[in-house]
Amino acid sequence: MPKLTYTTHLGMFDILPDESPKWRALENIIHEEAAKFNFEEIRTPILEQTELIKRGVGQLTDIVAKEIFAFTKGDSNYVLRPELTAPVVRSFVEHHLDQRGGSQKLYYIGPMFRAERPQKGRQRQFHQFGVEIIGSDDPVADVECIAFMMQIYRRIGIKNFDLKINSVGDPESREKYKSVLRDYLKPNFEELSELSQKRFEKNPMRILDSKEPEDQEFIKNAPVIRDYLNEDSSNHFELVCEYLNKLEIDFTIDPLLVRGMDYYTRTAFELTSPDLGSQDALAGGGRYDLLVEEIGGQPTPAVGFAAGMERLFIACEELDIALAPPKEVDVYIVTLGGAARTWGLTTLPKLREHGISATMDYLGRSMRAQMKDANRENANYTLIVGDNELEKGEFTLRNMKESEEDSFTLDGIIAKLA
RNA sequence: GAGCCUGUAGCUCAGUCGGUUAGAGCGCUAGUUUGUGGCACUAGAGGCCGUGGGUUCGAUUCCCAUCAGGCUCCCCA
Repeated sequence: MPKLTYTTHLGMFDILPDESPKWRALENIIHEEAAKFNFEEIRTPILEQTELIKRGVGQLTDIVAKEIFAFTKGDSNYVLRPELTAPVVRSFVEHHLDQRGGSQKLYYIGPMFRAERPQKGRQRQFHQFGVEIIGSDDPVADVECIAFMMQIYRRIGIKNFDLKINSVGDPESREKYKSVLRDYLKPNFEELSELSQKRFEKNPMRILDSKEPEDQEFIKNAPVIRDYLNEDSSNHFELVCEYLNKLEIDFTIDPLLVRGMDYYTRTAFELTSPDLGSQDALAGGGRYDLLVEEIGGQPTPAVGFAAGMERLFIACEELDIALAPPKEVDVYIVTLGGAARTWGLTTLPKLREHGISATMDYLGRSMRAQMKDANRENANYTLIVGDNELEKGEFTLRNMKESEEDSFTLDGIIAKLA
């Protein structure tokens, strides 16, 4: 390969013209479905204060410990956002969105950045869409959030997935459970994996998430958090499950589901797909009732999820789902000679004015080459203009799909195609 | 941070058991039709065979290093 001087950074990708239609198609679906759910879009800066992410996501998480892109400029510490829950909550607090009344039903689409080793389904710049419902502790909010997530995949036609849910409890339940879990693991502490040993004190629940073979035996028989939930959290979880059943959303309760961010409380859920390979999470989320206060707002319950767009595309490819139709243009004006070329250039806006997409050759090519180009551009019609047509005021309109052509005045063509 | 794998035309890949001008398919340009696309045929453009060093009379081919990329672990979307 001839050496390129400038390339994208590792794990970062251009979305090229052949790819961009499917991105737009997905974005359109998200916007449309969000509108049906009455979610409102929020857009926040790519850069946030480093401290926000550290506080919001958690100092001990892998994301903060080793995956953030951060730099200092002047007196400010900047970080490329690794996720959007903390920034959205920051915005909610900063702009007093609670004053709009009710609960805020927000959604977002955009790029995130994590400094990980890239692999299939994992890039350094990647894209998520997601929802944050801030201001409600009702299980209805949890379930609407999940329902929205599922609706996106249902509409696209991805059906082959597994929705897992769990409750990670409220602080009171969790402290109780953590000590039970430590007591359970303690006799075998030395046999746990190195990583699990590190997590034992500060975050023993993450041990449940371990994939280390030596941990599995202990995880299998570990006490289950559901048995230690207090009444409120237990009722909350029961209701979430009940509502999901009522909505006929299939799920499995996974007592080992523990999510990576520190801010989760009560409901946690994850959508995985067997079509993705190693990085199999399509989307994940949960409730974070303490985060708003942590970031400096009034105590405010909230729930949300984030979904990976690249991973959704991988699943689409595996399932042969085309999100966007092939490109096409209504009219390609083929010109012969200088007068015709000028006519073509001035006719383009007249067609476009009537909502007809139109283009022509920019390279002064032969008619044959223009026809080939029209074919490549997937033109529905070619409008062929030479001296004959200019004289008569009637132009040849060729239907490229049917391979038939006829003569029309320009008004006739516009009437036919508009 | 660790493991495995790969670097030959725009893309996907052959190939040289080390030896004069490095190949295919697709794509691109043009022609066969100086007013007509998709099919076909013909021609053309496009590669210091990732980079540096070593072995050798000779390296794209062997060895070492380096850079880049991919997959996997970890973790997450």
